[in-house]
Amino acid sequence: MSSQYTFTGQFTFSIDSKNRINIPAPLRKQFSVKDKKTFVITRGIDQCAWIYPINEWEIIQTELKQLSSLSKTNRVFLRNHLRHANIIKFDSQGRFVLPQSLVDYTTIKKDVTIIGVLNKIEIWNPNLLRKVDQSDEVDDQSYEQLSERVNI
Amino acid sequence: MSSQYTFTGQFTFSIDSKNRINIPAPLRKQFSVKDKKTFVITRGIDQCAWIYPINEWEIIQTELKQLSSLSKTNRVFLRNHLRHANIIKFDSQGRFVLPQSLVDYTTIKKDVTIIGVLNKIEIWNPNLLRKVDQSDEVDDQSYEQLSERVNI
DNA sequence: TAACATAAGTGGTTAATAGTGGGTTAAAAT
DNA sequence: ATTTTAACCCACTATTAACCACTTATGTTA
Repeated sequence: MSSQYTFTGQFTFSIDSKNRINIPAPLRKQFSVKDKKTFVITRGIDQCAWIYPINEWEIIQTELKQLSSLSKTNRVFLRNHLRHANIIKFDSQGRFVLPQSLVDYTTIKKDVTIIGVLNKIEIWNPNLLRKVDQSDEVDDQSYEQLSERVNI
Repeated sequence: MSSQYTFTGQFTFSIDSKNRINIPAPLRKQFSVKDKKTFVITRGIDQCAWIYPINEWEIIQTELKQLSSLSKTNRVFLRNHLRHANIIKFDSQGRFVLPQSLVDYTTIKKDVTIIGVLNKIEIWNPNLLRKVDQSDEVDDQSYEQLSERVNI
């Protein structure tokens, strides 16, 4: 079964003196009643933070369990993906506290860019994202290959 | 299954001080009852905006969900496609608000050209479209290639 | 074809929501 | 016991969305 979440869009918000970040209303509205206010935040593979609604996270965990720890890649990935996973709630204003370890990892200072990517939400330092945009130009060949699989 | 939408025609409308654009009645009438008033607007490949009825977008989304974020190409592709996608409703007058990021991207000032292209609607700055019309003359060879796939 | 009726396009005002900032109290950690 | 952290509450401002109103175009009927 595929995800019930379809986060999209980009937003520029700010982090306050208490490390609180607001979740953009269009994204917040998608949190189901059951998962209300609860989600998991962890390190992204890129230098950003990933937010999953709690029941999405449970699906991810099921998939992660399939990975054998005999592979070094798997071990490293699992370790880094799980050790920084925090269960978080947002307050009555729709904000959450970004854990210090993720403030450091993402190098977020004042401004925050928030991007909806289907079943997860990415939290970026805007300056860093700009750099990534420039350097991560995916070569045409990769896109050509993708185009054979995705028809948009 | 092919699309239920067959948007056609060109219209010249205007954007108002609140960045509202009217959807031409002939196009608006095609929005089904279920999708009433809801659609997705995003960056086109050219310097225009693309509008998809929400259920057209869901077809695209289903394909995007197949892509694993463990692949870097996929991550960049997903992020860059989804970050500019806005879920939008039009008001009781049949207008919608063009997000600021797309106002910038399309360089739309006052006049707006709206074109129906089968399953999507394109939103252009008329001046820009004129330039593209002149420079984008498709060479004969490309048409030859197309002819192998499309029978018109 | 003239008059009327209806729909379409445009403009503005008001009410509701969203984003941000800060303070107070309760819980937790040192 | 003291300091730090986290939850909760209140408040202000800016933005957005809902509502109302007017003008122009289109179409219909006498």
